[in-house]
Amino acid sequence: MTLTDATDLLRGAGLRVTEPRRAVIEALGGLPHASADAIHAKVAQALPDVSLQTVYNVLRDLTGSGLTRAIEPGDHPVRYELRVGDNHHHLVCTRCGAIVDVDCVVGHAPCLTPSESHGFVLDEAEVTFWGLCLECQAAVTTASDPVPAHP
Amino acid sequence: MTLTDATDLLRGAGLRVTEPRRAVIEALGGLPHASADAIHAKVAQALPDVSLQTVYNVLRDLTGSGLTRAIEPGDHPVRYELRVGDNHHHLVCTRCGAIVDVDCVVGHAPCLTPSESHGFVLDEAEVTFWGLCLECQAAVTTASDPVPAHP
DNA sequence: GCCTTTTTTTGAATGATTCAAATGAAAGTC
DNA sequence: GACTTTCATTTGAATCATTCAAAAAAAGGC
Repeated sequence: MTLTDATDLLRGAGLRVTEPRRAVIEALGGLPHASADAIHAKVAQALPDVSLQTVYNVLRDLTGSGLTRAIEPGDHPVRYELRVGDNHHHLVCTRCGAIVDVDCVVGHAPCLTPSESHGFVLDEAEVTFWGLCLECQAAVTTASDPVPAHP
Repeated sequence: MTLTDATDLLRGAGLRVTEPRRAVIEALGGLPHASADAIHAKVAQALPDVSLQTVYNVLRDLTGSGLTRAIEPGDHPVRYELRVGDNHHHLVCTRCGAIVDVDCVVGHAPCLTPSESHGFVLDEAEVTFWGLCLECQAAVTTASDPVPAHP
């Protein structure tokens, strides 16, 4: 994810090109499935004055334009990912909130359609596999361990 | 959902039988996909002294025992449903949070398995169809309407 | 009925996310 | 390149679903 890529993405979406926005996009390039807080920390390495509020604003705008996608891992903070060539799903750890991509089971979009739409106008089918990641499996068998941070 | 049913469910799960717990189960019988707040309101009709905190406690216990299931409709409050014969999915309105059941696309559990588990021990595959319900379609076309309450 | 364990209550705290007003920067125009 | 308008960012505070904690009350086994 180079500077030019981020700029082009923003231009293509009709969004103004600003340093914080480019920085957030670049951060997501290196941190797939990052929370607003994690993105803020990453962005702060290059731009220490960018506020967490700005990161929230940027993520709202990027998501509204379809450049990023929000993932809600249960009761953990929302995670964001660059919406690259779609059609993948997520493995989510119910304990620590870690997220891993998995290829689409079917292989083409839309990979699923409901048997009845009940009048809904649908725009996405989301498949989430809930489970326990390797780290948390180990932690659960051991006596009560703290929940690990997820990178 | 009769009193006896609720009692049996609790006994079967090894949970103590209390008025608030029976009331929550009965409320869920009449209100599928209800939020803690909505359940509290329903329960209060019969038992006005049951606190919202108690409803949260009960829902935590019921969900922990597998009697109910939590659904997280994006940025809306968590909804709960009685876990009846499984294998159905959800249509969720991104605007108002309304939830409708849809039959499983595949028809038998587990209806999906990921192509790779990445070491995760999985316990559930969740399929969510995101869209706009009938009411919200109408509201969006009309000039900015308030978000409707969902029953 | 008594005793222990589990629930409920009450009241306050938490924390991710959002709102609002004021300042600052981007992009189009002359 | 400066001007103007529009949009983004900052700062600080507010929201609200959900959880924590301590004390009082009820459930179930003996």
